[in-house]
Amino acid sequence: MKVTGDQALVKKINKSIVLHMIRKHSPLSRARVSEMTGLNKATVSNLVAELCQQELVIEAGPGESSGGRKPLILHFNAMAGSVIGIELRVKQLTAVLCDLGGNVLGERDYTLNHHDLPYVLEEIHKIISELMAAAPVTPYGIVGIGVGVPGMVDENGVVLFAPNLGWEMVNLRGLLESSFSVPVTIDNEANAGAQGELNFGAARDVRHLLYVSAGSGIGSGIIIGGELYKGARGYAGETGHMSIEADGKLCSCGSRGCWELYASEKTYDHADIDLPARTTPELVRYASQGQEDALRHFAKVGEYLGIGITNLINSFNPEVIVIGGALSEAEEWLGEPLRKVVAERTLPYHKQQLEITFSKLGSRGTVIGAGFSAVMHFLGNIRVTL
Amino acid sequence: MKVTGDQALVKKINKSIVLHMIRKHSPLSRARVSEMTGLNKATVSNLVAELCQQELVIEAGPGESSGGRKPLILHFNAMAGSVIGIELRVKQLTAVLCDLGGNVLGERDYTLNHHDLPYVLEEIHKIISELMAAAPVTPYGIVGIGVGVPGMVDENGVVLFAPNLGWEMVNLRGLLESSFSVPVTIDNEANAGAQGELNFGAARDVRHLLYVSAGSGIGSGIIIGGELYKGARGYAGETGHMSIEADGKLCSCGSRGCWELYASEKTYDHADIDLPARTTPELVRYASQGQEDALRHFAKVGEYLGIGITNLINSFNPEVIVIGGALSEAEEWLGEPLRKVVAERTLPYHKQQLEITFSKLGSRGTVIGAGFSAVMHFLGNIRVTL
DNA sequence: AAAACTTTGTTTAACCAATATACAAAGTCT
DNA sequence: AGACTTTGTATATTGGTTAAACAAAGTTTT
Repeated sequence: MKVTGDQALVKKINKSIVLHMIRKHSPLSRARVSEMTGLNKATVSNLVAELCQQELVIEAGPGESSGGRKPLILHFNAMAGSVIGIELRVKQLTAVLCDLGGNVLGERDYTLNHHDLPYVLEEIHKIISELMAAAPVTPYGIVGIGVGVPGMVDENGVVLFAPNLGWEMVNLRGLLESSFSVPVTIDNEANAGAQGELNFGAARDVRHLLYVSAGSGIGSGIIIGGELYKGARGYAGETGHMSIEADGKLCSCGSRGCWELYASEKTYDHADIDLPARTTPELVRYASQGQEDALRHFAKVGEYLGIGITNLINSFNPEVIVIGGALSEAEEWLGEPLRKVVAERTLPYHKQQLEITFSKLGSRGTVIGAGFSAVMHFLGNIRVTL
Repeated sequence: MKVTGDQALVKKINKSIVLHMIRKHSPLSRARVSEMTGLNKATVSNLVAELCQQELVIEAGPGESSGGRKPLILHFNAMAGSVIGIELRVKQLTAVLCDLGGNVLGERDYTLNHHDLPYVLEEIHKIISELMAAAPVTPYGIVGIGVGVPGMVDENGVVLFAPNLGWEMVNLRGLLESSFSVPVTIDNEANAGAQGELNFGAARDVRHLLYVSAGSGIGSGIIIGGELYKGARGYAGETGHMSIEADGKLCSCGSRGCWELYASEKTYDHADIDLPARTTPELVRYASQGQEDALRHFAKVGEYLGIGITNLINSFNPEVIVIGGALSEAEEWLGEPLRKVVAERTLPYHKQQLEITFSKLGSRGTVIGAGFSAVMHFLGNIRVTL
């Protein structure tokens, strides 16, 4: 959004800078904040005083002196409020209660039997209510709910299309906000996962991150310059339907040779391949026992993951690639073929500073990331671009 | 870049808002600017006074009254300075002299015999010097030089890799700036083209644009929210090396099945196809005479263009797609197969508001866009994001 | 044609946030 | 004990936006 400038804006900008500096780098003294931000000491003092009054920052007594007066240590008050992060999956509904620092305070897990909107909504209501009841008493209480959804989401929190749920044009944010009277953020599942790994997982403070969520389909979360890149209308990263075989298998989307037909759990559905099981956890068990078919299949999936990832590298050139989603459990067998294909297919230039890792937060990355979206919505984040 | 806020910043922001409002929507009165920006009338008056003194805005006498005092009409002063836009192609060097409004004041065209850096630099020097000599006398003179290059460019104007020129790590900006003592902007050729079409061509003021430049290779310029999306380090859009056939033809980049092997002028290089000629202009001539091989080949290229474009639609979902580059001359024969493939392969959801057109500026889109980059660099464009 | 109303643009005073500077407080080092 | 350092606060200044009043120059109504 484009805004005009006045003094209130200046204050907002600087307060936001100070708050997030403390949030990310605490413990910190006022003097250090002044140095790091470039803001005047007096300005920092004023803003910190306000943040303390708002209970977003707390003073934790004196720290170590380095040859002068002892600094007063400031902390971000992660317990000023809490958020609920939710991940909606095909067969499962997971939710966590987090503080503002992303620390998990409580967790719930439901099984979903089908995807009728009223039923799913009821389950979401239940899981939220339970966690709300379990929330600690804090100055701000529950400050937001963040939901990660397997599908395209627009900037208004409307689920435009979620093929695996059979949803179309569901105003999820509206529905939940009117029920709970709390700000709700809806994110694509891959975007939520990317935020989780960026802030609390395998890719902390990386500037340019590509998070590939491989599960029942494939979606990507793209972080550019430390910020989530949502694209035109909030749904960049629908990479599962990138065609990697122009005349390949027919996909439900109408196209042919879509990436996710070759590199996701969708590969299990073909009747013509030999597999000892048709779910990732089971296949992982077989693979760890050395079962040939499972090993071969994971190797193949790894290669195809590498082909799609190469395409994305050519478009986005990230510093780090994190692979998440259900298939990340098979890291042991996917990793090598994947890296090999990427090494073969990318320009030498790309190889220099490219790290490919698997999710560190595992299945919790998405819920935590979804919750973090709600945290950021509560705290705000205003920036100036030259 | 992240900056802290103070009053100087506020002024910069507001002045930038006022300037670009007048640039885009003149003629305009101070009162209208105040309404449209939300800034106070006094603020607008002050800023306009400064802009007039800087000769970036000129007062053009009274306009029509609508029941009160006549407004004083303001114009953006496109003749406050001029820029040089350059396009570097494999066999050609094109340059234009533009005013700040993108109006072409002069034009030059050189043929390039090879791509040795010293030689090309010398030719660039010559073409710039000629146009500089032809520049009209303006308050600011030549305020910048913008160059469009067929390759990856980083944020410092270094050409990282330009396969068709055989260049690697060429600090083009540094070289030109030290010669001419004028700010130089270096852009990928597709990004320059996208800017040209966005501001002066087929996609004026579109919010989300995908510009596909199909010539000796393929590159894409991506406009998100009205602004060029440069990606992580300035080279998003290297889409020519997106693999659309996992086990397809071997590409010079090391990968297989790269899009540009199937949908650019590179297709002419295969000895095993029957073609009456091996350059686009010649093939266009044959096609217009109904030559079978030429027609068949363009149809095939159109289909493959459609396949890659579908992949990009799935990732970026633009409102408008503009196809530029040398191959856009073959619009007549590419258009139908391309649109057909896209219609078949995209989700129904995408088809609603998607327009596919060919470049309106033709070969001049890129030079004009490159020049426009220099204009924007001169005028500045500061924004606040919430 | 005079009076009333409208619209445009400027002037004035008030406000407010950041800043430089001085200063107070609380430590370390010699 | 005295000199120096570092932290954090108080004070006066600066400079930009703003609301409100005002001046200027129209049109519309009576």
